[in-house]
Amino acid sequence: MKRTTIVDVGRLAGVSAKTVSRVLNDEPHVSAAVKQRVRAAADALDYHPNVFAQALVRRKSHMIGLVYENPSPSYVVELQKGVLERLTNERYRLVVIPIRSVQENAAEVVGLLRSAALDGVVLAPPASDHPLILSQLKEARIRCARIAPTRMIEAAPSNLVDDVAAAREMAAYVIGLGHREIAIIRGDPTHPSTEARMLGYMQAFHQAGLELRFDRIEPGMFTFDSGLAAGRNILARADRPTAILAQNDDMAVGAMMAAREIGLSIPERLSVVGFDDSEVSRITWPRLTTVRQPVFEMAVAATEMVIAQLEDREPLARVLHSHTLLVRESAAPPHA
Amino acid sequence: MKRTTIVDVGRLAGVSAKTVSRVLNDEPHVSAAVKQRVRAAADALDYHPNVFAQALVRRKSHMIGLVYENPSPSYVVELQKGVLERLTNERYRLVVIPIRSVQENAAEVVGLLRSAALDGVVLAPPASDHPLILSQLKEARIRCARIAPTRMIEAAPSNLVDDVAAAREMAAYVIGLGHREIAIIRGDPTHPSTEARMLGYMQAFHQAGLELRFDRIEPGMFTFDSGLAAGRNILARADRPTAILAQNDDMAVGAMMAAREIGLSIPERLSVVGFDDSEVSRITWPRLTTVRQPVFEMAVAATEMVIAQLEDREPLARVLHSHTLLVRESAAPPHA
DNA sequence: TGCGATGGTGTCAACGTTATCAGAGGCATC
DNA sequence: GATGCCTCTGATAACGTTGACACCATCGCA
Repeated sequence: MKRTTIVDVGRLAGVSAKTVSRVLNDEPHVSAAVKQRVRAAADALDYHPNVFAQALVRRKSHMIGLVYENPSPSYVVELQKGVLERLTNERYRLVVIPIRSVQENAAEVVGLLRSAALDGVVLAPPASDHPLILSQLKEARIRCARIAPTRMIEAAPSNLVDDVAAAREMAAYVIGLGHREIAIIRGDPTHPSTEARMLGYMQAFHQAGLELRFDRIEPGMFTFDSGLAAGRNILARADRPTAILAQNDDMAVGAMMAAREIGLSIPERLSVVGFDDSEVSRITWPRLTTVRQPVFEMAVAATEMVIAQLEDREPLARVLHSHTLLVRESAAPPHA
Repeated sequence: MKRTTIVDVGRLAGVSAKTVSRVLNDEPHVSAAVKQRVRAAADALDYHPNVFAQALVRRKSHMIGLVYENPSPSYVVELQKGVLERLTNERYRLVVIPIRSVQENAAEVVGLLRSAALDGVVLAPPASDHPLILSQLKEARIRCARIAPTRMIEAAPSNLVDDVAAAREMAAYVIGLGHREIAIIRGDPTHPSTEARMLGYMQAFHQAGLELRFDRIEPGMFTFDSGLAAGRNILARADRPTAILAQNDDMAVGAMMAAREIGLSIPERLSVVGFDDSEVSRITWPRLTTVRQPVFEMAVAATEMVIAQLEDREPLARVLHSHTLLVRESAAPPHA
């Protein structure tokens, strides 16, 4: 019933436990003959090191957490894929840490991470922007890297996107198509990019000399359902707009559904555009015009930043990731 | 630089380390006064127990793995949600273990799980059906529960669905609408349900006295892209079918896209149905007629089975989850 | 009054690994 | 041939917690 330990392997190979340890960890100063004997013994006994004992003495768990809230599934999947991509062929493992509401539970988040014994964490919005979480992480000496923060950029390694510019370009594109009556679906108000994207839209409106009507701004939560609800509200009004700017793709797809429900064809009678280039934007019909946010690449880069810190390399302090306007088929000039 | 340990807390509270341990683990036989003193001391020192030391001596890591391949993102998200649902307010944490190809790497999978120091794992298809993985898990004494296995049901706690019946009902429904020219998009051949669903389709064809033409069966991989490609192949043929049975939703949505590309309207000119009731099926237009597989519930139940074993309760040996035919708008009688 | 049961507390060893140090022997250098 | 510096190996002490056990005081009950 006892597990086979490093001592057993040593006994079989006729060497000390420490020597076995050296062989198994590829440390130098072991003769080739001993190396071979030890490996053979380890194989014979089907030995697997006890990671807790290792972690205890090395003070390293080889686990990296991904902290996110619960916005759109497609965003989360993209993040996870990125982290896992960087983690392939590494000893590190991914632990997912979904937080119900960062806003409400900020004080407990780091305690949770601490008790999960993570070496490092990748913080997705809105956790990436929370001062309390950042300071407590530093205090607990948990390494971190941030995705799309908007404030206190210097506080920790950050992967930045220019949300404002991206939103401005998107709005300018829609305005350039000839739309004047434009509605907006906002994202989760606790997420920092919601305001940033809003600002970008406003700048484009301003540059075009257009008025931004506050009664054309609908709240949303970055989810399909919230987009559907917002879309229904927008389209139910007498002065129906000719275009909808949604602050992410899931909500845009929801708005498209709302249009379909009342038989409004897209893009002929209504233009809808999104944000993020998440998977859903490619599988809807018409395919969604959106802004590509390199979420996958940011997750890869953030993971790299965490690993760098864990291996005592200097991580990049910040990386600016560039966005791309992806013109597909969901937006067109307004119907005459 | 030293971490605060349980001994420090004891010193401050004027009790032994063991007593601190007792208080912190809510063990009986501690006086109220001591309890309070210890808690105060722990708070004052901002003490957090070292989970590795705990895991080492208790031989328990409180980590549960979710093993899946890489089929459709929506399926994976649903699984994760289910596991996390059951894990809320538990000490256990979720570690995601994506496997590139279970088929090719089966021999290494358990080694990976073992070195991840998991207490238990939830096995999603196709890992849930792999004899080698099951036997090695047993050998390594890692508890597990299976989702939608098809073979060796007795080998480990299983969450079952009747794939054959579900597929049969779906095909019967489509045939009942009047379709006679029906194409099929198969799933990943290494997944057990692919054959099961195929069998169900065949039974329905047989019962209706219809011939199943092998040249109407296209291979797929459970992904959107494979569905798109299969759809294009199917629709490019001279004797175009009037309906497509896809073995999951992602592929069905891909097939819908293929139809759109050549201006074929759904469901008027082509009926498309899916499988799984994953999120995508609800956000496409028209909404996809599909069979609801209770993936979320199965993940919850499987996680419960794992936890039960870890807490020395007897887990349910198997649970049969029921499917539901969800008639939505993507299928209709064939055009006259 | 005596005796077992129970409550509260402490001591010590164990969990399985690696860090640290010590030491043996070989080899080149002065 | 002494000196120093490598290469290889082993003994021992951590790492921080909990399990097993011992101990004393108190209590209920015959």
